[in-house]
Amino acid sequence: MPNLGELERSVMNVLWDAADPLSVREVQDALGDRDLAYTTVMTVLDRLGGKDMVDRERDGRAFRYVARMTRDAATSEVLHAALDASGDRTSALLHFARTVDPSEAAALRAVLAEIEAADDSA
Amino acid sequence: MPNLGELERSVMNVLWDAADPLSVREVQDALGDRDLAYTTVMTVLDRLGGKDMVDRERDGRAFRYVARMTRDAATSEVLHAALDASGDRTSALLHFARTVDPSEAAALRAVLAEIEAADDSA
DNA sequence: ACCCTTCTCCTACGTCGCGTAGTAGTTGTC
DNA sequence: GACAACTACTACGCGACGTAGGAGAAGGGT
Repeated sequence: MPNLGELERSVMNVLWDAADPLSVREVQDALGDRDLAYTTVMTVLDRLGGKDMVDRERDGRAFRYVARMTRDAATSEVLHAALDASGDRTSALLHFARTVDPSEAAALRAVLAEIEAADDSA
Repeated sequence: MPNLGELERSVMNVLWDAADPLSVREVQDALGDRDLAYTTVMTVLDRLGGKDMVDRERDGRAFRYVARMTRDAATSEVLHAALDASGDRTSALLHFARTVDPSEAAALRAVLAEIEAADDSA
């Protein structure tokens, strides 16, 4: 996932919060506090399409836009990319693990144990 | 940590690989394959200073530059920032955990167990 | 004492990403 | 057929970044 600008990220958040495909107008409305021109929202949606972040499907005269991946998947890609950029994924990851807060560490242990169990049974 | 450009990142990698503070000239030499002007390297080092990525200390007439944090710590900061940007840190983190490869998962389990043990004994 | 080399500081320029939006053209609806 | 909504294309300003030049200070050799 390429890096997103601030508005681009806001738009993605709108799409992620919606689950269903949204029209430009609906995205614009959801961004109500910013009072953006219709075309501004279109441009951003278009650029997000260029970055493969959203798909669009025709709905009568208009298009509806939908996120291509979930919010968590997108974040996960960013994490993987950061690790790759670091040169030594494992080393960076271990440092990171030591800096997560206890509740996050506990959640991580749980999910890692779950994966391990699934692997063993396979 | 602010986002770094490509050259900025290369310079950081040189500093991280060096451990000891380096002069502009030494950084330039380490970037030998790119054949950059001395002042280009200086500018980048200067900008990295503005981003609090490097410190400099005087060494006679010249300055020597050193990374303010380790490579792993810097990567870790990026990971935390990405999680914060995601809105739901834990959810994103759990998704991520399910996508790391088995050897990384094992390493993570080990370090998380270590932390847990340390916490228990405290 | 003077010039050359080496550094630093300041300034600059081109490009690109992104926020922002206008205009023109198309198409469905009444 | 006219109006409203929608899309496509184009554009502009700004800030980040890669890149570098010129001016000025300062040490070293002869």
